[in-house]
Amino acid sequence: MHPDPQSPAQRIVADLRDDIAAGRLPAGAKLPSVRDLAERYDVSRSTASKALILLRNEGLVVTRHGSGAYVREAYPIRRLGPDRYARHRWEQTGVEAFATGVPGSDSTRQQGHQTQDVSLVTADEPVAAALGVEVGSPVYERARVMTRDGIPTHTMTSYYLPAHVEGTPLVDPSPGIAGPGGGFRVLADRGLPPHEITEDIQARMPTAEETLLLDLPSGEPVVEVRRVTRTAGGQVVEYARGVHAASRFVWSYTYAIPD
Amino acid sequence: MHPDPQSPAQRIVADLRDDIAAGRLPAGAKLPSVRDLAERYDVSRSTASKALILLRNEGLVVTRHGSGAYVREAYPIRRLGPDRYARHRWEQTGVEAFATGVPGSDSTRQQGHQTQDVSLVTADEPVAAALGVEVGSPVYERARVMTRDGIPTHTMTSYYLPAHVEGTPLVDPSPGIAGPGGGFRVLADRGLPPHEITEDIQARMPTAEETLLLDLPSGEPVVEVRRVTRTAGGQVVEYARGVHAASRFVWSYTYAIPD
DNA sequence: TAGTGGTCTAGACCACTTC
DNA sequence: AAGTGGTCTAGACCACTAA
Repeated sequence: MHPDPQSPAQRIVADLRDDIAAGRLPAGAKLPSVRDLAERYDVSRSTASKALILLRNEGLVVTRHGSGAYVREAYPIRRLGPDRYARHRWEQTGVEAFATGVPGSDSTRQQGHQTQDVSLVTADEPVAAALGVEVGSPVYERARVMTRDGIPTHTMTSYYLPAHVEGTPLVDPSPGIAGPGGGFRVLADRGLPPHEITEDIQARMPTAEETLLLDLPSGEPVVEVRRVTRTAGGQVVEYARGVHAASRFVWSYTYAIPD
Repeated sequence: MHPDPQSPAQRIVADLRDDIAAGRLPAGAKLPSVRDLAERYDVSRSTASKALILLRNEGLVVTRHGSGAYVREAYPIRRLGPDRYARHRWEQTGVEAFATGVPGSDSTRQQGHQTQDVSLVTADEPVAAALGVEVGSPVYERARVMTRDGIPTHTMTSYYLPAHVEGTPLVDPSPGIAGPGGGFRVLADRGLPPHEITEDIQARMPTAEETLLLDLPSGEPVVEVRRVTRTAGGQVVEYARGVHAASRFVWSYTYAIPD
């Protein structure tokens, strides 16, 4: 595989990796320039540049074109557990329950925000299977991109049966409905209160599209979450797919050991 | 970022990606050689080679040095849910319960296997915090590498308090103890039956070490799982860390929506 | 404007696989 | 021996950033 146990590029990578691990290059610190490295290690600029690419692919370094390469900052990590779906977050009586995240309350806006895009689409295979309809059946798609401090963190796209949401504010996209939990609230109002959730979690590298949409640094994996929401009667009322920038989330589950 | 909306390398990547998505290049199919691509697209070999590297980093392609580049085969994906810890899998009366995975029963050996390495170490910060001891305290470490069909799939390293496992077969490493579930069984025998689990799940790119250990293809992320196991009384009896090749697993959790 | 990372070339050489 | 991917060089040029 390698001409040497330590090829020139690998030597640079190893050295810089050590510097980062030892704290000699703390988070945010600027790395030596490509031309610097090339001279120091007596290699071509291409080789020095490749070393940075390798570090970037490991997620240790981010490069800013025209500016330099920097040790990657650790983002605050959000912990996702069942609590984020808790009933008290969406089961409220007033219409004002939807006011969270609405334009106007600037404090909440700067923290987290989401776009929303509702349309009637035809069900693909996973959606059809989850909602129990034929492939190609019409379903409502509610696509959102969540941002935090102006930076996109994840997408979440929900699918509903038309019979469940037709005529509700969910499919009549007004700005007020965009608040988190709005979906569950609407289903509950329709007599279909969500009761049980199954989440499937899987990590992979992003598609080219996702890299653009989430503005992912090269070498950042994504976590795909697929969620099926059911009523107490076992009726499926929502299927959702989300794609999360991996470095910003940890999922946490607590459960009793089954028999 | 790009000299062109579509740089030469990106054009090759896009074309090959389309061929793969459309099934013109099915899983396992051999891609055109670097020299082929260079000639077809009228680019240098370096550029054609870079295109393959990009596809590899996306996880779409694997390269075999000296042989060629191939569309990556989809591995069978194992679904991990709470059931894998189910009581009936480890709560048995005979000592022969440990026989699973023991040398001799070849059918089970070829499916899945694990190495084991037990030693007394000093607790680092996360281990100490989880087990409720001081950093630097002695704890038993039980490190395993799991393989499937001869290919490593994940590591799992458990930590125990010496008072809980001293004198048990867990820390007297004999071949027979290596069966999965052996740890829970031993704790139960000691009067500390596991009852509740908290799992934290996070994805990231592998370290250089993990890439070697798990024989990861370039561009494959890993999922790190941290597990805390408690008795019905809330006493922590095990802390474990695992690193999984992301493409081989999906985690699945079902739970009632909390209030 | 000077310095930075990113891409590309044309060619050399190496390591590995396959026949 | 022929064909493959992998690495590297020396240099060119481009695009972006910051003073």
